[in-house]
Amino acid sequence: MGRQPCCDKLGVKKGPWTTEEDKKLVNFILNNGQCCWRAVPKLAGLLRCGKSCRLRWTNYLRPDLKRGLLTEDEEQLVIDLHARLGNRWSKIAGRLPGRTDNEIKNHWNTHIKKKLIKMGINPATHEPLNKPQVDTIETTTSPVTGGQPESEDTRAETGLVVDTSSPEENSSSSPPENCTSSTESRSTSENSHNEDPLMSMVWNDEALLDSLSWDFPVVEHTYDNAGEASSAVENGFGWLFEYQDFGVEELDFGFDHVSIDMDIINTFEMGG
DNA sequence: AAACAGCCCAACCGCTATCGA
DNA sequence: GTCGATAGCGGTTGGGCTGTT
Repeated sequence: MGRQPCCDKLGVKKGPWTTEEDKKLVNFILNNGQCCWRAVPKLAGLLRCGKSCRLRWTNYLRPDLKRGLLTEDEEQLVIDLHARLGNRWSKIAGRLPGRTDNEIKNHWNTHIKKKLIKMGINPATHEPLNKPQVDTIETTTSPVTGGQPESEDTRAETGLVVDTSSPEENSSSSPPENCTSSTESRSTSENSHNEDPLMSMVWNDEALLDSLSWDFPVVEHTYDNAGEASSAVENGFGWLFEYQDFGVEELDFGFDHVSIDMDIINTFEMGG
């Protein structure tokens, strides 16, 4: 039997989005909020399926998105989180404000994976590539293979050892000081996360800790609604300026309007 | 300058989780 | 408890871009 694909209807457009479509979608969501995605295309006057609209919004049009390459800090954070969470990109993305799961996934597959391989690390297991495969049981339960995330205990047992002193790597990508092995960053993260704002945010994240059932003290988010809002506005203006391509002035929101709509956006971000 | 190869990323596909009737 | 609808997630793909020969 199976469910009907959502995009197989006649007249439903696929492929790259046009600026006109973007404009319609942004307009609609800023004015009406994210309601049921299935209804969005119809209400917004788009010949797209709701799924496509949601993807376009979350991956490209959201005002709080950061654009551009991941910073080295962010990259290191992704590596660290991947070691813990596996290919759960949405969870990882949740720890990097302004980044999408798709973006991180792409970055992982195109940059980080190669980087790790070059460093002699298996990107799937975060273990040295030359390590004999005696731990089959562990690998079969690794996050990458669809199993549960490795527990901290398991991680500690596997004891990742990564040679980051490779001159090749150092010359090619100039890793920052904190670009140490996953093991190192993990083993020291409890001490060092106070220094790294990104790591600090991650380590302080209640949800992450809950999901992993780690035995760490639970601290509240280091960024609150106001932080979110300011970040959204910060990035929001840049984002708005990007819309000059199709004439931001044509949109139904001006900056005054945006200041109101940012509340809506923040509500979205808070899951409202 | 043209051809080719590799890279990058937006978008799609299919599956699972969740929720309500 | 079951079933269908919907949202969300992760894997994959295709086309444009960039670098190399």
